[in-house]
This record gives sequence, C-alpha cells and structure tokens, in this order.
Amino acid sequence: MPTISDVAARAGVSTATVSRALNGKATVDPALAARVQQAATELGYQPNGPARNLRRQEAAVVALIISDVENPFFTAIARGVEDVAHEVGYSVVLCNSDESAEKENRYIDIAIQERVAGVILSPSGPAAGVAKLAARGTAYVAVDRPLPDYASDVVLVDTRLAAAQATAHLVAQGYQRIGCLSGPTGVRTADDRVAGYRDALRAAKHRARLVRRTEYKAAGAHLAALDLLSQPQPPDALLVANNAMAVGVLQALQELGRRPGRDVGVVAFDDAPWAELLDPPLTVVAQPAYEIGTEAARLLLARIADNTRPPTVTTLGARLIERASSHRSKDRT
Amino acid sequence: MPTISDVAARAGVSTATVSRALNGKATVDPALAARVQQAATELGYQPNGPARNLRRQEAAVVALIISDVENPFFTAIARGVEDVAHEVGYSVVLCNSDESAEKENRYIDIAIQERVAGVILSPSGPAAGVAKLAARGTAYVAVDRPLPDYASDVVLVDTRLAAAQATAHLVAQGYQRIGCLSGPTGVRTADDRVAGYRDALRAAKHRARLVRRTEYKAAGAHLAALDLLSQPQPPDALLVANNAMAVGVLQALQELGRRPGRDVGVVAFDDAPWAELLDPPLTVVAQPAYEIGTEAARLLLARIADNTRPPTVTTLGARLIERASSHRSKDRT
DNA sequence: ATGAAAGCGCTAACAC
DNA sequence: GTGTTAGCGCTTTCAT
Repeated sequence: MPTISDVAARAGVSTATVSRALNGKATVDPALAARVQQAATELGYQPNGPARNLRRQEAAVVALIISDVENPFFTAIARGVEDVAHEVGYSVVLCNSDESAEKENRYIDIAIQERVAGVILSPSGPAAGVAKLAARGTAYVAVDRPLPDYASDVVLVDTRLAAAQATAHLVAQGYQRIGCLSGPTGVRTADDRVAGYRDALRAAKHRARLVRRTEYKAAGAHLAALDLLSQPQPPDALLVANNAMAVGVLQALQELGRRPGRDVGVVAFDDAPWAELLDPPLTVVAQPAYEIGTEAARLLLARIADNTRPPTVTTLGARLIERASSHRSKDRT
Repeated sequence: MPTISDVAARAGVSTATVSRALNGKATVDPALAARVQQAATELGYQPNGPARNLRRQEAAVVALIISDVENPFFTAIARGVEDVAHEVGYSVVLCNSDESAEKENRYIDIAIQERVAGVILSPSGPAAGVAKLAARGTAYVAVDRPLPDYASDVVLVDTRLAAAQATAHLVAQGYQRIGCLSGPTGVRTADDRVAGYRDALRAAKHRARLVRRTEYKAAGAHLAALDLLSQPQPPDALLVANNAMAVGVLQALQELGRRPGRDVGVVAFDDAPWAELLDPPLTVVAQPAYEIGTEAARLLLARIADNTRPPTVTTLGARLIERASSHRSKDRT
C-alpha cells in the first residue's frame, strides 16, 4: 500500500508538497501539482484515512442513527441527509438502532471513538448517550423526535396538528366513533398523534376515546385493532400512527371481513408507494421525510462550523392525502 | 478529551498497561486491570479510533454497499449482515450506491481509505472499483449478483430457477400469453429472470415471448406495462422482476381497469408486508434476503481471517408464495 | 507482569 | 512556494 512518502519520492518533492497538492491548496506551483497528481495516479495512491483523521482530530463523516432501517420514512430521511452531506464532501454512515436504547448508545460511542464530525439521530427514549456527545462538543441534531433533556437543534413535523386534521377529516366524513392506534407511550411522536386526535374530537364534541398504544410495528397494531374492533361498541374509523402499524390494521380488517372506507374509515401516517394500490386506496398523512433529512443535514453542518449558535427547532408540516379509505359517503351504496 | 496517557497517569501505570488492560489481554495483574478500568470510567475515556486504526492498520468495520436503501430486499440483507458482524465486534456501515457505478466506486475508495476490514457489495454493473480491493488484499464478498470479472465469494439466489417455477405456475393456471418485465440488460439478476422465464415457456411449448426491460424502478415498469398491455395481442399474465416494478405494474393495471388474477395473472419477485393486503393478494417469489446477509457476513469474516481460501459460490433457493393474483380459475366467475 | 520507546501516515507550524 | 519536522494517540516489540 503506497504512502504519501512514496508519492513524494516519485514526484521528487517533499511529503508536505504532496499533501498540499492533493488537498488542493492554492499555494502550490501548478507544474508541481500536476507531477504529484500523476505520481499518485501511477501508484494508485489512496490516502490513509485513519492517519489523516488522527492528525486532523476529526473525520469528514456524519453518523446517522435511525430507529428502523426497514421503515421507508427513515430511509427517505437518509437520502435527504446523504444528498446534502455529499455536496460538501462528507460521507454518511447509516446506523440502525432498531428502537433499542442500548444499540443507540453503542453507536453513539462508536461515533465518538471514530471522531465523526457530527451525529444525526432519531432518539429512542431518553438517549443517555447524547450527554457524551454534548460533553465532548460533538455536533448533533435530533430528527422526528426531540431530545427530552437537551436543548439541541431538532427537525420535527407538526404531527399533533397533522393528527388533528386527519381526525377532523374523519369527523367531516361522518364517522361517529373514531379510534386511534398509536405507538408506545413516552415516544413523542406517538404521544403527539394521540393528543392531536383528542384535540379534534374535543373540537367536534365527540365523546368516544378509543385509544390503543402498541409498538410502532405491524404485529402489535394487528392485535390492538382486533381488540378494538371486537368491543361491544367498536369504532367506525381509525387513525393509525404509522406505516408499519397500518399493515397490521389492514390485516385485521381483512380477517374480520370489514372493508376500509365503507365499514371502517382508515387514515394512516406515512405515504407509501403501495397505498394507492389498495382497494380502496389508503388515505394517508404524508410526512416530508426527505426534507427532514436535508434540513437536519444543513443544521448539522452549520453547527459543525459553529457550535455556539443557539439551538433551533424546525417544524415542518405534513399533508393529508385523501383517498377512498376514508370516504364514507362516496363508498356507501 | 482524555487520552490513554491521562488514564495511565490516573491509574499510576504506563500507557502500555492501560492498552493491555482495556483490550483484555490476559497478561495483566487483575488488581491493576481493575484500577485501570476505574480510572478509564472516571475520566469517561473513549479510545481514539483513528489512532488505533492507524496503528493496527485496519478498522473493525465492514462496509456494506447496496444499490438501493429504499428497497426492502436490500435492507433485509443489511439486517442479516449486521446481526452476524455485531456478534464478533465488527461495526457495519451502510452505503447507498443508488445503482450508480460512480457512487459505488466512490464508496469503495472510501472503504479503502478508511482501511475497513472488508466490503460486502451488490455490484451495479462492472464494478471497476473491485479491482482496487483485490489489488490491496481487502476482503470482499458479492451479494445478489456475481462480479463478472473477478472470482470472489458470492451469495446468490437461484433466480433463474425461481423465475422458471413462477412462470410454470402461471402456465399451470392456464394463462396463455405470459409476459415478463425485468430489470436492465446486463444486470445479472434481471438477465437470469428472463432466462428462467424463457426456460419455462420453452418447456411448456408456449410461443409468445413478451419481454420488456426497464430500470428496477416503478416508473419504468409502469410505462413498460402500459405498452405491453396495449399491444394488439396483449399478455394475459405477467412475471415482474422486483418489488418496485410490481408497484408500477399494478398501477398500470389499475389505470387500465384490469384486475390482477382474473384479467391478468401477476407474479412478482420479493415478498412485502403489503402483498397480502392487495385485492387480490399478490403472488410473489420470496427471496431469503436476511439469510443472504448472514451468509455473506460469515463468508466475509472467514476471508478476513484467511484471504487464501478458495472463492465460494453460495446459492440459496427462493420460495413461490401463491396468492390470488395468479389464480386464474378460482377468481373467475 | 510491566515499562520505555518506536513508529503507523498524515498535516500544519515554522523556517527558508 | 517548498522543505523540515514535530506530533496526533495508540499498540507492540523489546527490555527488564
């Protein structure tokens, strides 16, 4: 494996000049720079990253710790982060915390050890590891959920409002007993979606409060939906707090022979390519995932450049996409 | 940020002893080891990764370069890789090449620069960058697609056979004009799926060969399906080569008012949670993605340990899951 | 069993 | 504009 000295020898210059030339410093003679470039190419020289990072005390890498790689919402965020980071020469490493605080902490430790320039994370719970980042002055930005105990840059969706609007939509469609299936208590987005749901029912003077909380997974939502729908007075519509849960709910409906829209109105968070393919197509609350990623990356870069700037909270809006699964009247014959 | 010297000073020992103690070498006095541990904890010491990697000439990291983070097939592979790698103390960094040879090469360069222990990749095309890995003796394993010009460990699915079985299933259901929508020419999995399709039609003495090739994306498949279905003699069944394409095809069917199963039989590669929710549910060829990941990781670890072992080709089977989208007779009334 | 010291490859003062 | 050189923090001989 050739080193910078090999390149220097070959080009007949010092290692310092090689370093300067390869890093595009303006202070080097164009002729020499060209000779260096050529020598490097001929040798197939690849700079030694660890050596460079050791010397610079920082790697041009940002870590992105998300709670579920298999959730399209988070992968869309990842693409947004990548696109912005790559533009300015940073690499992105994706880490999957799997909604486990332990894995999350482990990845934070690794990020610190590798001296990454910054961390973007969707915190699963208290995120104790963040204290270490703060203590070391490593830049970090939270996405999707705020960090309970730390003032930090954070990019959120106004999910309470979005939930309220979705619920109001169900009310407007004439559904009478609207239920809500949301994620774990304590997870901010899950709590907010329930709060928005209640806001809308209160405003509409509806009495029923049919809430079930489970993991943000299909399996839990499936059971909870079966439970809710087999009550003496079952809901005639459901607000479902994420995409994975929607799968579980729709399965339950299928098993019970209830048709979305006509029998039970359904609105779910997060749009997906398959939502339109269902019969009837699924009404969703589309979150601007890609934009969350780009915005988070921009905030992170700003904080890497200047860690003294005051923390910012960016709140993006969501968009209700009405499809037939929540169109009670139309689908009634 | 405390260094190993700070820990050494605090524990009253040399840096060598700290290093040995923290790396669990047997040759240190238990009492000293405990003192070192405590000093490290008190200081919140985190080893400097770049320094360690520089010294060791290798990082305990494997890079996983996949062609589409948003494709559930690849994220399932990622989970498999992670689970095996973490067991033995390796970290996994996920890189998204986006089916672009250029990004793939860029990530390979980064992997080399960072001196990762090994690389797992799903090659997009010729994968010129792999030559550099080979030249440097960095371990690598291909998944899903073989590397055309390099003998290497590779984990594949017998996708030609799977395509043939899926096509034979459509034949058995009584479909007469079976079409095929596959990925780009030159991408091995896409070619194999077409080959398997032809195998089955030949065996069944069918004459029609209705093949369209597009990107492995919904948009391309959508157009191709519209084209195919508006031919004078349109197909009465379709074999679709991946999940994303299936979305495009089903959209096209919807727009044309053709119902899967009854009007046009459909089988698609890759199972997805939503496949059962469609009406009718989608028949799929389920690939063992998670197992591809675990197997690839195991092969990579073996090769990191011993780069002289002969290259292995591991071929896993796929499983046809019959649902109503390919049940012509049953769905006919 | 422990310590002293060399050196991994690079960058950035500093000197010229 | 270019070269010399120190040193980033760690692991690992080599002594003892």
